[in-house]
Amino acid sequence: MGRLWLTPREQTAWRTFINTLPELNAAFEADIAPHGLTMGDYEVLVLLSEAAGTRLRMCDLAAALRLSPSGLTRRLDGMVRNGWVSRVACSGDRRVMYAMLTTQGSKKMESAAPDHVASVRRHFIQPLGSDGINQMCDLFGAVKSHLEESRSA
Amino acid sequence: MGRLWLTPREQTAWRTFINTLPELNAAFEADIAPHGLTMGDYEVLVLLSEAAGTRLRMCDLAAALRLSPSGLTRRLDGMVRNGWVSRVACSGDRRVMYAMLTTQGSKKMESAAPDHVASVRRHFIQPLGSDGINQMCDLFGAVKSHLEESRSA
DNA sequence: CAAGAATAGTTGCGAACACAATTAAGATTT
DNA sequence: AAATCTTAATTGTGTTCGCAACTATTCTTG
Repeated sequence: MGRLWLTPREQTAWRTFINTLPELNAAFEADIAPHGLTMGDYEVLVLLSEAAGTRLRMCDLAAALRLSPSGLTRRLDGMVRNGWVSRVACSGDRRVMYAMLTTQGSKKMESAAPDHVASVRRHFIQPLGSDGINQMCDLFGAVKSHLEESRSA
Repeated sequence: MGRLWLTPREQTAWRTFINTLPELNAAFEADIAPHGLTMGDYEVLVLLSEAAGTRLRMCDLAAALRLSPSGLTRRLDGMVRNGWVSRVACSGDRRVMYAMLTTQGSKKMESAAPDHVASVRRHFIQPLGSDGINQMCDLFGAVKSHLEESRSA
């Protein structure tokens, strides 16, 4: 249980996992880059497109992206310059700024999404196979809920 | 096969996976931070400690870390300042600089390693369970070899 | 309702890193 | 052996992002 080192099998699982992640990430970045997007930009577009009124408060968006407030401010700066997002003041609470998807941003998302989905299929879903999909749900579900328990403890 | 969207099951697998990663990463960073290390620093120490003569050529180290040459130069700058690593010229090839673990760096690694292993156990190995370990080997082995095939094609 | 606490967002600053250009040294070709 | 190509590392520059400080608003509490 509380062994000091990992067993060979555990080592393999761990090292395969952490060695694969950066390459997987690079593959997704490379596949979305032809659209002039980073994965970070794309995530913003997805979240806004799914939100009511295609807008989110900065603080909610930052939390969803796990980005610091200042990090989000600057990411949005770029996306506003590109015309994909606009800043909209909130009439009810004047501290709040909404990040809102523009028509251009919406079009950009719709043109990029099929390629991104194909990318996820090709690099992630297909290699797993249908059994692997189910296993992946269970495995990372377990890791995630364990993390959440740790945090609340 | 070449469907446009993901099935609900695939969505769950994918979203659980990408939502868990940043939190898992943050947990490892938080656990190593009390040693005054980032995970990046720790990876350097591990690679050097496993290398023959506790030293590696800059270019080999950069490749192993998937870091650009300049990125490694600057990461080592910090580690040299901290006394964990020293730069050693190579007599056989005077273009080459070795990054070499110092005694201090070796001690730092040995003091941090048990905590890091415990961290990996707690956040990754334990939640998976022993079946999960084997599944993880297979799943990421498949993803990784698929990525390698893509690259060579 | 006035004073302090909490919340939302931006800005200054610094750390980490990638890309391009540069320097230096080996390897190859003729 | 000279010219060229390749490899190794560093430095200049720009981007991205976090932390701390600041401003502006709203909420809370005596």
